[in-house]
Amino acid sequence: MLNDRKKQVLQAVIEEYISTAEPVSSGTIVEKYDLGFSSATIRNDMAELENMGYLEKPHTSAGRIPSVKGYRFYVDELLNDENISLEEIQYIKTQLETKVNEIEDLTKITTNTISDITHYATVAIGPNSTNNLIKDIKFILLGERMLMAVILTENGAIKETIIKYDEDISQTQVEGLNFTFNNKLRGKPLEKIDKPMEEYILSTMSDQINVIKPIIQQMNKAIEESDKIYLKGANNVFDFPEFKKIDTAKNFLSILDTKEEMLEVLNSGLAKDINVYIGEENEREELKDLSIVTFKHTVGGKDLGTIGIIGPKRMNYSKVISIMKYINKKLNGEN
Amino acid sequence: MLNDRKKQVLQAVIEEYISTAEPVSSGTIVEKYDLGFSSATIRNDMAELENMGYLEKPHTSAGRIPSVKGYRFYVDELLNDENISLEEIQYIKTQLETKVNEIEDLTKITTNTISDITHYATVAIGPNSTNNLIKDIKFILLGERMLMAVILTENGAIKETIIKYDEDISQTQVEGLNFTFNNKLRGKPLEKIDKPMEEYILSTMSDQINVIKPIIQQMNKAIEESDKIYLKGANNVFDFPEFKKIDTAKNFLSILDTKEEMLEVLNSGLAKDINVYIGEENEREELKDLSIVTFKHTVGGKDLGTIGIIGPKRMNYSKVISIMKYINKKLNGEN
DNA sequence: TTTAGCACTCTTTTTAAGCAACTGCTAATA
DNA sequence: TATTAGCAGTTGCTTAAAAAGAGTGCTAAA
Repeated sequence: MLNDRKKQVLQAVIEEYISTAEPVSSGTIVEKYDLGFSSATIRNDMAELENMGYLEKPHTSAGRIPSVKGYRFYVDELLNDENISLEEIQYIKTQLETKVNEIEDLTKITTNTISDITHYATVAIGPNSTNNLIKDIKFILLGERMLMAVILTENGAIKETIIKYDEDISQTQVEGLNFTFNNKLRGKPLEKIDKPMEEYILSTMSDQINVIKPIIQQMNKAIEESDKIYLKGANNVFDFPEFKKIDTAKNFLSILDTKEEMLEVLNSGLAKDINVYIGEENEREELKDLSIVTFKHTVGGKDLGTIGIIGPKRMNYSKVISIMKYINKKLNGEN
Repeated sequence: MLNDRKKQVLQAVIEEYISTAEPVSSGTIVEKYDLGFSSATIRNDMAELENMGYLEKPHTSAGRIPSVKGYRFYVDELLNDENISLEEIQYIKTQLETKVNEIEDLTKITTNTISDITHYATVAIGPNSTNNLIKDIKFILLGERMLMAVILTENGAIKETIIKYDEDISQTQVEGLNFTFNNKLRGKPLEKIDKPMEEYILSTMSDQINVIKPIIQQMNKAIEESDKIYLKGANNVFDFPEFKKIDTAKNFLSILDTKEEMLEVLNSGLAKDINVYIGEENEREELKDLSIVTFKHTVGGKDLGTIGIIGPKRMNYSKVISIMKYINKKLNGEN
């Protein structure tokens, strides 16, 4: 379909545009990319690439910018996924070697690392609750009138919450709670305790309604917080010229603020480890001018959730994907 | 010093400027504020107020804007601190009645409420560690190789952290830890465990170095997180015309991102409950164009930390201070 | 097939002119 | 003496017009 030179021209235009954010002219290509042809030839190729839908022209006297189709071809066919410097490799290594006791810290570190290197806004969410089974629930008396509930999951996540009472709780009661809750919930997905389940638990310990009601309430609150999103590097938008108009920046930041939106986007990923959504490929209207790369990260087969990078369509796909691939390798102990 | 009419004019100019962000002309004062004098008279007063340093002129053909001295006089002498609507009172009441089990939730709710009503960026930090004494430390086995440490403070704060081991921990060891750590740290301020204290603890349980070292490390990490700042409403900057230039907005958001800066500002408050820093009254260069109102909040004499509101110099001091005063009353059970 | 060259198009920058917003002052008024 | 009407003078803002700049597309030649 595209001959070699056209591919080269397309690649050059895209990479130049990614780095400058300015429409690319035939002259620029000749100057900066050593293709060995004159600007007139490049011009002809660019005109054809435009006809074929890979490039666009903001107006007659401007250069070309890539279309979504252009970016897509670039990502699928032209992309070099080893675009990562020695310093960056070293930095990632150091970061990932930090010792973590809580699995969520690992997600935060990974997210921070990606954002630090790419400068794009990076969001993380925990694993889908159906992939995250309850392994153990522990109730602990912190005082006579204060209880702590700790939920451990198979994936290694730990949720804890505090419940306060107006009357004393006995150690015997606590043991009853430990038994009942584990009995009912162990092995189940980490999801909110629904009404039927609540009734079921209450029926077992019907003399303890006053103790159990607040527990369920607080546990649900803690579980709900599990799908809190973690966000890093949002303010870096200001580094990108496409966000130099205050409304664009505002809009971008407000998208990141809407948890539901982000959850949906991150969870909608296909089975692949890495998914790329370019501009209008995103279903949501608000994301039409942005690109998103998502990355499901796992350690030893355990789902740790999804990390997403959000930036301008002119995102440095090559670097972003290289880094994700490298981190994935590192997380799974390869060298 | 200032006669009544000049005070009225000053107040009118400041309040008009606070609500419009536009330089205020003598004509506007006559139109909107019923002072009973002609624009020429107002003009004369404004000229004198300018000579005295209370007002400034961006240029000849513009109206006047308040100077720092003007705002200061307004805050100290002219301010009405009951500028709060019935709806707002109702909203605050509802919010503050939410049942909280963890004291930090109360701080978050308070911070959110203030930000929701004022639309200014609002930050919160926990109490100064010297005001926050350790009441109890509990170690809990979560599995054979996982320990949870919970620190309770007199103020009602709860910090918990996880420690993982490569070998089994026995219940006997846990009891030893409970005894030793409480023995050494109970009643002490919630501060990082320093080297001498670490040595001291280790000397008591010299056979358990491998168990204790990671505990201290993790506890210090948890304690360090205590002075994490909580931030709400930062993106509301975009609502204020003074931040319509992208650089101003960027600068503002990056100030909020620097934890150290915020800590210093919030902790530097005087003994008063409410402190107001207007523009150049702030020591830090980056804050010269902003105003900050800090609010030390306590419940029943217990220090819960400091909340700060950050916005343009043209902040609605009246509303901000009214709200803080009202919340303070509510938190302490007055009606 | 490739290229030099140039007319043409469209945007951006610059310049100038006219307009609008206020003030400060003068002289009149209560 | 305090207040006010009226108007000249300043300054920034808006609009219009002109000039400059950046690239393309096409033609004709190599």
